[in-house]
Amino acid sequence: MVKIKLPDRNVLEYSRRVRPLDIAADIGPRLAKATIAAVADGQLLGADTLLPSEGEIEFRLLTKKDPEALDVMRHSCAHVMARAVMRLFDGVQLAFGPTVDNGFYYDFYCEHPLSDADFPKIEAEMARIVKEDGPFERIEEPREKAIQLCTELGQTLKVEHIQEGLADQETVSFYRQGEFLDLCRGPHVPSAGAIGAFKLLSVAGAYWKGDASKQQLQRLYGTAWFDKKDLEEHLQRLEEAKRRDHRVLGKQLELFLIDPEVGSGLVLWLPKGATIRRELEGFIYGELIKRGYQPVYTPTIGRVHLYETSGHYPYYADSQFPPIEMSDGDRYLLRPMNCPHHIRIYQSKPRSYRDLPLRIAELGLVHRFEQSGEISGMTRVRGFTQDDAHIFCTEDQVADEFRGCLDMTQFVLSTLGLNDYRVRLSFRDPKSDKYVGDPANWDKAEAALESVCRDLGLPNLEIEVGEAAFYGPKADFVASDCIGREWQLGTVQLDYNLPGPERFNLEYIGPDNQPHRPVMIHRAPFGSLERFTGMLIEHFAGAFPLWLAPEQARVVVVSQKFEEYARRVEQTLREAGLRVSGDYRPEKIGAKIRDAQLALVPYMLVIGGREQENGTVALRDRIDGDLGALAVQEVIEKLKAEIAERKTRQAN
RNA sequence: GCUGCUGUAGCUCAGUCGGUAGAGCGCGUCCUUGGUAAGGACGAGGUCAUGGGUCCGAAUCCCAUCAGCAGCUCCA
Repeated sequence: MVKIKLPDRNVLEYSRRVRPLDIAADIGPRLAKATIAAVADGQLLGADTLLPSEGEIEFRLLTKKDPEALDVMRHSCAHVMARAVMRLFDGVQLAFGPTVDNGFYYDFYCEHPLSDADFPKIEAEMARIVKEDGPFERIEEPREKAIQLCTELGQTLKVEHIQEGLADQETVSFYRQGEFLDLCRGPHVPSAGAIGAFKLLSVAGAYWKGDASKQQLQRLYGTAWFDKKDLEEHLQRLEEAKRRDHRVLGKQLELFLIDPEVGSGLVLWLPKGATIRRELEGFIYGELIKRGYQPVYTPTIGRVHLYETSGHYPYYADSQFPPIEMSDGDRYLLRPMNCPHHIRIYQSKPRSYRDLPLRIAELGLVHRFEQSGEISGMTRVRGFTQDDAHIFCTEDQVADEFRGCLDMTQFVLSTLGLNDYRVRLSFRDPKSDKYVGDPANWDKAEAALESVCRDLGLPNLEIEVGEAAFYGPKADFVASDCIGREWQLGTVQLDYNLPGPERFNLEYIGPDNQPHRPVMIHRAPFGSLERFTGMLIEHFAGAFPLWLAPEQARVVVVSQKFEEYARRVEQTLREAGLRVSGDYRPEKIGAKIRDAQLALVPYMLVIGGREQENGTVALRDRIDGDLGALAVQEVIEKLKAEIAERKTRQAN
């Protein structure tokens, strides 16, 4: 006798082994038809999986309305896609076909190089399979039989996987759908007809089991939804992301440039982008100073010996620009990080516990030779400016310093309208021996970091054991932009390595008049100005809030007759510290407004006969439109107030 | 770095079977002087990414290099 406990607290009892589908049918025929899969004691099952005949089971049926069902359906859709590809092309070797956020992919080897030109054909074949509505049948086989089966099917990757990846399994499961048989854990939808609207999105390379030394495969990405409407909304979201792409907007709005003649992954900030950056820098420095950081400036190169001491050279030799060899044999490295320079500042004189915490900050330009395939726009580059600072403090000060870093990050992100972010705490794996420093210090530090995060009531706090750097625990900031995409921004890292005797051997004199070792905190809460600006471009879709806008206001004249007065107005605003330009072309007013609108200028100052006569301007808001006539001084005050407040209005 | 795709005017892109280069926007000049998202006319702009090759002839076909895009792998 098995007791099936349903979510509505009803309990069904069976004396035989039943399938979720049988249970659904006992509840009602409509439910049976709608059932996609089930969850039994937290485990996702196919609708035709036999349940045990004994015990109690917390049981839940999944229909289209349940998010887990969508995942099951996408997995089935991946199978249908693979089946379609096998029907269309010869010699297909199946690898893996899992689901991912919003979709799925399938990796396979196929001699025919797939391109998006093949998509309509594959989609048509998939549609045919869905229409045929063939059932997904689960088959369990002992390992030996399964290996034989896959060998017969010529699926050598699957054979390898059973032999290596599934070596500990007694039996393995297959799913059959017509002529298509695939090694798969499942579950799947009952039949292909349950698959809703789908679309293939892209094709890319992938390696067998993610290992670059192994076989290169082709990966087909697709998305699937129960409703056509959901699919369309998803495709629209992808379009929206494309429209906001900082690489496109950066070119369109003349914010930055990447020139092959200068080098791949090296950003040239154009005047408008540089203006945004200067505002951000001013804002960040202002906060740092308020919070007791001291600015320093240090060079972008240093002697290789310095990086040998830090241990980063030659460990990261592959991802650094090679050293510069001098005629006297000295060698210099383009710095890949700022910490060694800051450490030398710490070491420039004896330090007392009274000096701690010492916080030194620099927007430090560093260079790393990222792999060519890794480079993208402003977000993955070879030269970037970290909003870096190093805090040298005592063990006891770690928690407060960490709290300060979180607090500053929170403040700056919220100023930019990024209120949705999470912190990922990475701790060591106590079983591993790859970590440096005293385990007792680690325990203390990890507990301190966690309690700070709990105190601050951070939502979505995650703790990842085994993800810490070898030299200390760290916290990473992941912010969501206004369309819900996540950006890994910066990091706060405790460091027991660089201050240690093997490295720089840092000291301070304690109250006991004895030398002690400080703890070092590396923190770059926004990562880099390049990456952060790239993210902001996408977050605001190029329409920056007034305080950041490269062009804050544009004077537009109704006719050239009013140019003289308008130029005086423009100059008055400029002298008041506003970034203003004037459009005096012999164009119609509608055209000038349209151009300013498309250039995402926050305010337009429309000037015609009436304004000239009254000494006013007609203010036009990019978002709200015509605000009517105002005295020039009123406009200046209004804009300056909005700037001082660092107000963010609707992102787009 | 690997796999696939792409590279044509400042920008977005078209260019058939290999026969010697096109559009829209932008830009310039002139006309128009206007009231809140496109006034009109004319004009200038290209070593078809770079370097080789095949061919009577290459933007077009082949190879290499560089760069970009989608992924994969890596990331102090």
